Amino acid sequence: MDKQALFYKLVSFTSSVHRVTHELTKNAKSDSISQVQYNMLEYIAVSQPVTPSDISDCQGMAMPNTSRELRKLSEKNLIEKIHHPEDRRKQTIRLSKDGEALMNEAFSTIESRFLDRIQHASEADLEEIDQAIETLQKKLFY
Amino acid sequence: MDKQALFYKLVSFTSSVHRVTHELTKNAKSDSISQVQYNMLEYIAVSQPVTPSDISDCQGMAMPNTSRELRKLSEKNLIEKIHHPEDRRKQTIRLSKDGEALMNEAFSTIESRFLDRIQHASEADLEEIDQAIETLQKKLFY
DNA sequence: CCTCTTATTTATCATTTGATAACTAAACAA
DNA sequence: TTGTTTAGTTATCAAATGATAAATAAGAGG
Repeated sequence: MDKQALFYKLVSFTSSVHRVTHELTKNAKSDSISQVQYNMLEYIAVSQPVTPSDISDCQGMAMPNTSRELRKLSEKNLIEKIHHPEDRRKQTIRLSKDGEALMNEAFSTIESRFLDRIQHASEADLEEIDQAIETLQKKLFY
Repeated sequence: MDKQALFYKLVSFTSSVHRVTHELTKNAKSDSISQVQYNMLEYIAVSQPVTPSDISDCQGMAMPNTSRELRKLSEKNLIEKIHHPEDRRKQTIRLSKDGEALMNEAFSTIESRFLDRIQHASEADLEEIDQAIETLQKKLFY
């Protein structure tokens, strides 16, 4: 297998993934939050409970900026900060009811666009897509 | 096939793709250009020749902002603007020599990180990855 | 020619994002 | 106790990004 050819295929593929993700998600998020705030909420939604440090690491943001954006999200009542009982320096971040609602709304918009996109796919196509995702997730995007 | 389950798989998958892409590309770009400028150059590199409108559409930026960033790239001698001979409103954007060099450098950094990532993959794994990319590109991320 | 549309630019502004230094408070270790 | 490390905050600043209005300039269709 020509690894360099595979690399170019990957570049083109990731660019497609980014483009399609953008099409599926554009305007799906509420106007009341910024893109970075949405990314944080998505990460929290999928991985909660998390700490500010987790968010900082995974989203590649500096702690002071993470802290500032968490404060804004908290002021908008989208997340809750809970002090860790054993180590009171640490915090646990969770979506609030409002935060859950906001993310559910966004996800359902994105999901319906996704369903549009695969509406012409046959059952066999869907199986193939499912398998391909599984393979790449395991062997390349781990 | 449960389409909702497939959707959740997709969400998790795209998030992995974004994370890994970020790992592969972080600090690969020259410090002399911004992230948006890098994205534009990458798109130009892969799709050239393109017009400012193409860039605007594909990168989801408003035309005035595209125009501004193209001017900056042009001032840095990374791209060339050529007026279309038939319709002189239109322009053709290409990477300049310097632009090619800058992108080749970035790509080679990214490629070597990619090779690291797949160094333990067997020949069969690579074939599988290749096939999976092909499938998804054709059936989902078109 | 005149009007309309298309492609791009210029100018301006608000907001977001990223970076850094200095700080608080709690745990931890000697 | 004292000094050190860890987790997070506050304040501040510069730069990047995004949005909008208004202009230019060339093609297209009557």
